[in-house]
Amino acid sequence: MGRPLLPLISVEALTTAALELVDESGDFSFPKLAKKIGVSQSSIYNHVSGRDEILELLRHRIITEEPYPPVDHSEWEGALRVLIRAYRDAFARHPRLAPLLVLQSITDPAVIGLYEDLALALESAGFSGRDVVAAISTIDSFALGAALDLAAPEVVWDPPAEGYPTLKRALGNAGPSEERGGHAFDFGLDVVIGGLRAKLGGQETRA
Amino acid sequence: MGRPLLPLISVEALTTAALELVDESGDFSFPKLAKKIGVSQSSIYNHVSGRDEILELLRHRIITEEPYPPVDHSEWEGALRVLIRAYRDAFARHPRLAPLLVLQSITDPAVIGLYEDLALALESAGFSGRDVVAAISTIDSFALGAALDLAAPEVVWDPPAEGYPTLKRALGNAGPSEERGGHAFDFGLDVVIGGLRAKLGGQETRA
DNA sequence: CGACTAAACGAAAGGCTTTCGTTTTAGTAT
DNA sequence: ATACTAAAACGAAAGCCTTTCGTTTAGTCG
Repeated sequence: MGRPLLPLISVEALTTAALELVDESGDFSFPKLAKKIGVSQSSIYNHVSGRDEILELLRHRIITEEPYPPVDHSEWEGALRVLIRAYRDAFARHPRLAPLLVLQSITDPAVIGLYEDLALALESAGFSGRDVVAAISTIDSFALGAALDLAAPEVVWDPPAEGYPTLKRALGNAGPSEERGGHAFDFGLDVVIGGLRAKLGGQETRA
Repeated sequence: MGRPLLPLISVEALTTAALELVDESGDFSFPKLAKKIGVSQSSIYNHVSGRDEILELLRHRIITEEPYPPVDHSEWEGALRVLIRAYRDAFARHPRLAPLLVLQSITDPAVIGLYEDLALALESAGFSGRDVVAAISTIDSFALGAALDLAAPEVVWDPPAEGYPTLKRALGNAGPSEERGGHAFDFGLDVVIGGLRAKLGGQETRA
């Protein structure tokens, strides 16, 4: 075929197609991506370096497709709530993407910017030294876990027929899975914020 | 070759070999598994139903290889600390397994038993109704996130050369990655326990 | 006009999981 | 003992996947 008059592939179109595949099927592959755009697999490598770059493009896309409002750093609790919720909502819109990003280094500037805002909020709250990274890790674990929960199979815990009465009762009280995820996130967000506040209370004047 | 006088494969040996491969390379495959045991790929299917079953066997193995001490349900904070730490330590011994288990339903009775203990501890703390599952989810997110952190690339956040001063300063204070992970887990465990205590309204026993 | 780059293509290498049919052995029932 | 069934090995192959390579054609800059 040779080079076409107008490019058939763009990074934008590639990202859009890959995200649609992930939303539909939980994954994407070069054969399916190529078929969706109407080109051959190998042509894709003229625009991106490989699978990992597409994954990082997807991370950028979901974070930036719905920008979070400017954070007010004079109120650290509110700031943290906005940031954590923005992160979680990005994955809530595309739950099946979360498992694919777990192993990747985060390099996208827009996403790094979100972590910069997190670090600022934590410093303004009063954390310093290595506690800042520890707090970021805690928040990150919680947000990522909540995102993974949205992608998890409908039954995360599948106890055997006999025994485990307390867990089964708790699961019975949980309600439908969508509502369960929402409530669990709100609950967990309160726990994390409250726990951070308690940490500050206990060590107010420490350097 | 036909059926051998003594079986060449056992579920135990399969699990051990798969875990070694995961520890060494971050994944396992049927060809590598077969080569390690000295059999052919297809023979493995005479002992397990497929890849997913092996993953669940691995989950069982790492949780049971170092049993946690009996929990004292009269002290919910201590009980939770023991359980969460047991979960995290299991993955700390095999960090690269965590990403592989993210998508799987949990069916193994020993692991379900750990969640039963979690549910008991939370009820004895005073949680009820759907808050029990919400609290389990929060704890699960945190523990899984901490486990994933151990498997993450040495640089989780890789900011561009320009900008992001607060995040970069925080990362500079974090110290070597192994110590960072340990401190972040201790910090996060305090946050989660403290946040749960705050949710209860502070009417429980004082520390 | 010539050289170089960009962007498409097909083919192929080398991975992976799983299925299928075949062969040999073990256990069991008549 | 003889047959029958189940267990456990094998090789081959189907059907996925990512990535590389060489080839072809179109645009661009001297």
